[in-house]
Amino acid sequence: MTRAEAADLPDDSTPRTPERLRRRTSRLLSQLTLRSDRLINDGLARVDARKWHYAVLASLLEYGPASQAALSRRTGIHRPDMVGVINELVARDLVERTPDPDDQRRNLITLSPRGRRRLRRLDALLDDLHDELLAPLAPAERDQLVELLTRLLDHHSRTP
Amino acid sequence: MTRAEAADLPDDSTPRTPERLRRRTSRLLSQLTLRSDRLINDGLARVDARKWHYAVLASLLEYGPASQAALSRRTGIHRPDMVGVINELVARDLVERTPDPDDQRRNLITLSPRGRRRLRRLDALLDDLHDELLAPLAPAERDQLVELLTRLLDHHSRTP
DNA sequence: CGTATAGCGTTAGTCTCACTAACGCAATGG
DNA sequence: CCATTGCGTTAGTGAGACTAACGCTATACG
Repeated sequence: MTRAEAADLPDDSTPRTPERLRRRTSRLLSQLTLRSDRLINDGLARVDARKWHYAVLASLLEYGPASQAALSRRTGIHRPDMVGVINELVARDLVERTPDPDDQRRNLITLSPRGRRRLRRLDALLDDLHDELLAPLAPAERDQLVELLTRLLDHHSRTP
Repeated sequence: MTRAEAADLPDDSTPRTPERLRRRTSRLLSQLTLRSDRLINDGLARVDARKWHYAVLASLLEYGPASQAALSRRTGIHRPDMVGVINELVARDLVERTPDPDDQRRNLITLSPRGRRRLRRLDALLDDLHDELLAPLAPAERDQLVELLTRLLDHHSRTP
């Protein structure tokens, strides 16, 4: 009840987000993802990489050479966008693009030795960046978050 | 070891995402947010609303009439984009835009009775949509998710 | 066999978002 | 009184997800 004058002004210096908004999971997700994406993209940009590079390189290491369409399906990158991503990777000598002898419609994308080294580098960098992203959480909490998010994503991927 | 022929083909019919990718929190976040945003936006679009409408209406109900700049700060909507949002709300009679008598630079945005009803409607709709979004999670897990996300968002909002 | 269907890589273009720059104007503080 | 700051507004940028359509090739089917 004291300081009535100050109470007149809405607390605009610290413009609190309405509770309704703060609590909505969808908003938490999009706000946090905005910051997460920025963190990851900036970090990768500093070493002339993009997250799509990582996705493709990881996919190639784990499953071996593949067509652009298969990579597209595995990474979630759309087929039209994959063209540009592969171009960038080829330009950096991280990947080779050769016609598939067994199917002339396809290009076979192969991981180069340099690409393999690059992937290791990016993995280390991403570990650091995620440490920064998840800084406020204890290890067990990080696992829990991953588990919850995975369950949700799986659910909404099965039934689009 | 049986069915050696089938083993030759990479399992392309179910194009598994590489483990490295699946585990990365940043990827889980952006993939899930993509789906979450789609769910929410589509749901709101069906009643001719957008999530910014909700944010502004909620902010007005909770803190009373405010300038566009204040609303911008509270909701996270950028000032240039706020102009259009208010225009849409005015066009739908959910909000009134009047010059602030105390400060001629400002417009005072006021919630209309119709806007108040609209907010209740949107709140109910969002409850349903979030039920769909969080379907695979038990109530306690939903709370836990909200708690973890809030901690992360707070951390990355304090220190941009 | 031959023809329809489907998959491939690619080009082009759309739409939505978050964001920046800069303007004319009004208020405030040294 | 003038410099600075804040306001609403217009315009425009850049990235990301996505669609349409094309020419080509492989496969399935009648």
